[in-house]
Amino acid sequence: MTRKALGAKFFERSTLRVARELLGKYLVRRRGGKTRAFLITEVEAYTGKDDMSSHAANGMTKRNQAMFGRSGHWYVYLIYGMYHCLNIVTETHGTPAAVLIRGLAGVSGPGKVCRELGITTALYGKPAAKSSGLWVEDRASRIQKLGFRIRQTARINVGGDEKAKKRRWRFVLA
DNA sequence: TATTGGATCGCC
DNA sequence: GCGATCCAATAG
Repeated sequence: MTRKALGAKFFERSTLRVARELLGKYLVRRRGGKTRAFLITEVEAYTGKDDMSSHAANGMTKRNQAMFGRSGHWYVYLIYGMYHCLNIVTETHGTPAAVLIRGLAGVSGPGKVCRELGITTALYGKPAAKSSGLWVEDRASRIQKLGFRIRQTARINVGGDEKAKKRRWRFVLA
């Protein structure tokens, strides 16, 4: 069975919708001749100037420019000097938005996701496609999908104003 | 040019 | 609770 990477059509939509629908999809990593697939279990949505918890809250900077770029590309950044965080860009080109991949089945936490899959800023701005070695597939069976239950909470450890902190833009597969 | 602090993790 | 450890962002 041929498996296809989800492309621009999937990611160039409302960030909240993409975030929710990423749960139950698979993050696939190919490196060193080996391919591994992980069920996505936890994500968070971030947008632009309307979202004070977002890196893009104050416009474009060197770090966040990928968030303004084409959807379906990776936004990776270094946090606390030692961990990387992986995001997939959403919305139309020019509209800053992304979904943070916070957890996978068996891998809990955004820093650990990147450590486990060997993700660094080398993937910054690269497409979610087989060509980059990191992409997303819809592998779940119909039966599995019927069993998915989604929990929605406030985002973890974010800054910004109270309004942004209160938004329940974290999605977790129960 | 200098200072600050973060979408984290693991150990105390 | 707190230190590790880097560098982008911001202030000056």
